Amino acid sequence: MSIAEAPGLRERKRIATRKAIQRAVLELALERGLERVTIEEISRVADISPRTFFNYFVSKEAAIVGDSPDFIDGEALQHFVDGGPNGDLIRDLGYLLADAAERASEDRDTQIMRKELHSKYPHLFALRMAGMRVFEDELSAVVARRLLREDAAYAKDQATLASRSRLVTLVAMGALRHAWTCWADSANKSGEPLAGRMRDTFDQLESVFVKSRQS
Amino acid sequence: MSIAEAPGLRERKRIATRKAIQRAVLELALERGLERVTIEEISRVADISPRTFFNYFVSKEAAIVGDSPDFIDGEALQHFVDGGPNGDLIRDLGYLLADAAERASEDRDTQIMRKELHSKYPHLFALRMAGMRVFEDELSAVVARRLLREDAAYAKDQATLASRSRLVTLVAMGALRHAWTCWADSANKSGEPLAGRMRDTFDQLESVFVKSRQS
DNA sequence: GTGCAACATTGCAGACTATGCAATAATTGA
DNA sequence: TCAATTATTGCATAGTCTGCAATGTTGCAC
Repeated sequence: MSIAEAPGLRERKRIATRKAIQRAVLELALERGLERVTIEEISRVADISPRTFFNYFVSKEAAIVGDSPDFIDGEALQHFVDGGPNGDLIRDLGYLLADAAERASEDRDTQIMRKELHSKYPHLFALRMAGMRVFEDELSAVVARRLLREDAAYAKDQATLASRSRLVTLVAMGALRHAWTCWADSANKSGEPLAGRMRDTFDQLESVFVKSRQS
Repeated sequence: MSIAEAPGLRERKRIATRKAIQRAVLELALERGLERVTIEEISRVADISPRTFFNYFVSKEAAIVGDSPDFIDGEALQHFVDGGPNGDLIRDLGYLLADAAERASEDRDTQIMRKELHSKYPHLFALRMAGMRVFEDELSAVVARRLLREDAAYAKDQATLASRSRLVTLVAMGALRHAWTCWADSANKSGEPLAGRMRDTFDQLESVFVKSRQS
């Protein structure tokens, strides 16, 4: 929306190259194991020079883990800021994330290959989380907007607002990890939707917190 | 306790070398920036051969981020499993972690240098989180023990128990991240204790979850 | 469509990382 | 003291990653 209507040749080529590299590295890594894949091979398969590889990714691993999600916008975001689908902060945040996950679709194959590699090499998974830092910051800002809506008193204390938003965000990221691992561990019936898992996880989250108090 | 009463010369040397390397890399990285430090220099300062460096750490970064915490045991653990200090699952878990943080003391300097580097190079911080995987698994097992105590019905459904434990653990790790960043961002009055921050964070956590429901 | 500015790709050189292997040295325990 | 075990080291080698300068492509104004 906010960006280019017509991407233009240059941009289209760039995206194509990026995808070609990602495909290449995923296929090779699945076929013969991550450590037995070299940049040279990847480049050969993706039909670029080794030097070009590094114009796109800083490492093999970076090419595998995939890009961090785009910034969330649109009406789901506004809905969240205005008091979310359920009126429960964390859960609403989870639903917002699930929503974003549904939207951000890649090739089904790419997604599945990635998933496979993630459960085979857990450190990749960790790397992926590591790469979400900027996304986390964006999310944190969104949470801050909602908190401010819920309680205008936060306006007087920016530090507390920031801290609180970040706490909520990081807890949500923890839940997100849970959803991911559940999804990755689940039998590979191709259909299994990630977004559904996410909603499940965030629903459970509520009961985890409430339960101990009741008993 | 369970391990060696008297470490023996070999073991003591090993630990000394390990610390020497960590000191060396921390000092050098602070002094001239992470990317301008080579293994060769580190080895020179730590007084070992470059080859030996790799017998201790797989990379510069690994030497910087420090070891992941030892397994938690002792009476605090038992107390947690039996219904924890407050009777609130997540909060109790936080207190358990804070407890462990208090115990696991390193040189004050080392700790401060690490902290400095962590805020200077956020990807190191992420790396540290990534290195906590096995610790997370241990923690998850501990949480499972407590859940089973609270509700014996879990015994019938190991899958749910495992999933639930993992969810709680990952959420707690999120909160832990929050505590860490607060601590790292705080002005460097040397005294500021990490454990205190952790307890703060986990106390807030409760209100985050409850608040939205009340309003 | 010509031409120029902006950007992308490539090859090459060079520094650094990382691992296997075999020789050497230190520690352990009997 | 001796043999077993474990640690350190140097060397060789494969691979990663970056800067730079040359060459190719695309975008855009005219």
